[in-house]
Amino acid sequence: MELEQLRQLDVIARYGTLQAAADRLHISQSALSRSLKRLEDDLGQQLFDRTRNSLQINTSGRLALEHAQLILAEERRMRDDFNALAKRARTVRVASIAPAPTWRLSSIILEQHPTTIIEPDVLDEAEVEARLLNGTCDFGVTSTAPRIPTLTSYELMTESLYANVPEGHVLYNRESLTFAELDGLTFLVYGGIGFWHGVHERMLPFAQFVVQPDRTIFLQQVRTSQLLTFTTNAPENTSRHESRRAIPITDAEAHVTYHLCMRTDAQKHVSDLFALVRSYCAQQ
Amino acid sequence: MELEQLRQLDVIARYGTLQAAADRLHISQSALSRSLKRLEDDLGQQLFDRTRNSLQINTSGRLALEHAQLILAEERRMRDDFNALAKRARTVRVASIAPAPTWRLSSIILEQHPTTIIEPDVLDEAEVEARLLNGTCDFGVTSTAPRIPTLTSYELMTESLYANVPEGHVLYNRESLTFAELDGLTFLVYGGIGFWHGVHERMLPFAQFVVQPDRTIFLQQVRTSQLLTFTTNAPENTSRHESRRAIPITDAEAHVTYHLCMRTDAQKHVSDLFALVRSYCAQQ
DNA sequence: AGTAATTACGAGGTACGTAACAATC
DNA sequence: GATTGTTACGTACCTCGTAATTACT
Repeated sequence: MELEQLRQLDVIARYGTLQAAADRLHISQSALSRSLKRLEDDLGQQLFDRTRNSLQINTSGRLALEHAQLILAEERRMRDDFNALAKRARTVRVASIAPAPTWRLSSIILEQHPTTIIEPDVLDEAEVEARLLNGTCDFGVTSTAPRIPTLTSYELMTESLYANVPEGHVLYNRESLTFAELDGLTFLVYGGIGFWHGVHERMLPFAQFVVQPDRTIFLQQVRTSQLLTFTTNAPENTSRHESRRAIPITDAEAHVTYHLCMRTDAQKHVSDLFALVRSYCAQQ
Repeated sequence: MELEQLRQLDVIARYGTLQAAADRLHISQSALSRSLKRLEDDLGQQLFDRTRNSLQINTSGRLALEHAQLILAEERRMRDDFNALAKRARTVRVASIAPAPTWRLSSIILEQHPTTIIEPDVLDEAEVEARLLNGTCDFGVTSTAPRIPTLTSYELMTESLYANVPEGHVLYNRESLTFAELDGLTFLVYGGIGFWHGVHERMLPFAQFVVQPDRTIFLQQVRTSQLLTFTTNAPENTSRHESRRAIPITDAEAHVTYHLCMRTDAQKHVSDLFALVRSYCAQQ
């Protein structure tokens, strides 16, 4: 007895005739007839009553069908589990304190493994560490190397904040700026910038922030509005625009070094990616 | 994915090496190696971690194994059910008011269908009818044709009672006897004779009966003891013996006509046997 | 050396499709 | 006459076993 025969039994029972079932199964009617006969021989019972040109499921057939459906349902569950497992194996969950490192990770990983699914989450530093420890993410990105022995880390990249000044603005021609000079002004900011929100609030206590949570809309507004905004030196950051100048901010708080973190006991495909990204960074 | 692969997975997991599992499965190691690889390809996951010459089941493998065992357990239940069904199809349950008709049925049926299992039960007439009606037996044997439309019947055979008189007994040379002449004497009787017990008690109210429930022991005693006993003209009745004479009893109560009964809606294999026995009787 | 898994190659068996047949609607 | 299931026949594919290869103990 094989699963294929049980799948066929199920289809025959549902379609009523061998012809219809064979069409559905993409095999010839005769092949299906023989396959059914083999199943019946194997079970030692006719599963269908035959009149010269028709089949009618009988008591034995219904019994077989019941069992077959239990078995096929379990097979389905097995396949579902494995599909989930396969998807899980292709998915890298990243918890980061800012979006730029997740963009960097994506570009590096997808270059080598284009089918990988990257699931980024921007959270605060404590939550990033918590997710790493409880296994709900594969990679974490923090601003300082964690001192916990169960976590490994290295420096992933640095990011520097720039004021993104529209043409015609009074600050447009400056070569550099400080937070002190920017405080009290009004800024358009993207909502998903993670720890940078804290930097803004700490360093620009009197500034006004117009927060746009949608990245796409934010980028459109950068092009069209005259509000001051921020950008960074991350190459994946698309908030620069020809109508604006990105002016570096000189304060130490405008610079951050990101650390890529992983559990020491991570699964192989995760630690492989961890090493891949490290070797890529070392080249730069 | 096929059941054979799951059976193999189970054996590989239990035996630890392909070689041992292959020996157990009576296939070559290479065939098993390829079959396992096909399963892994189908599921999209390695089920075993490989070091060049060893297998070690991994997380995916254990997941697969869990499902496989559920499926194989259900397959086992299915086979058990069908084995029971097959046995049931080969079994004819007969409820009879006396043993002789069941012997006759056995000899007729087994001649044509030697693999048939005949399960006789000797009961009183009411119970025989009840079993027929509630489906707990396939054939019934009664002394009168039932008048119920859901039951069909025909005359199966007649049986006549004989006194089985030991050599030297005062009745040994008689050509015939009546119950009245036998009353008050002591008889050795087999316990499983059904309605004949009632005949004895009704027709021989003052006789003594030594009842032997075991047929084999009874037959031995017939040969060795000097007690009067009974026998009948049924050819399958082996209680005749050269040291005794079977003397006919002339009373009407010493003769019975058995009727073979079956449900009108009996299954095909039952009604086929019913017809077979009838045609056999008609020849005689 | 011995054991174990993978890979190459040739062979055999099995199940397939086509087609002819039989029977029913 | 159209549809349905069974049977016969030739073929193609698929899986098997043997044997060579590689690696680990």
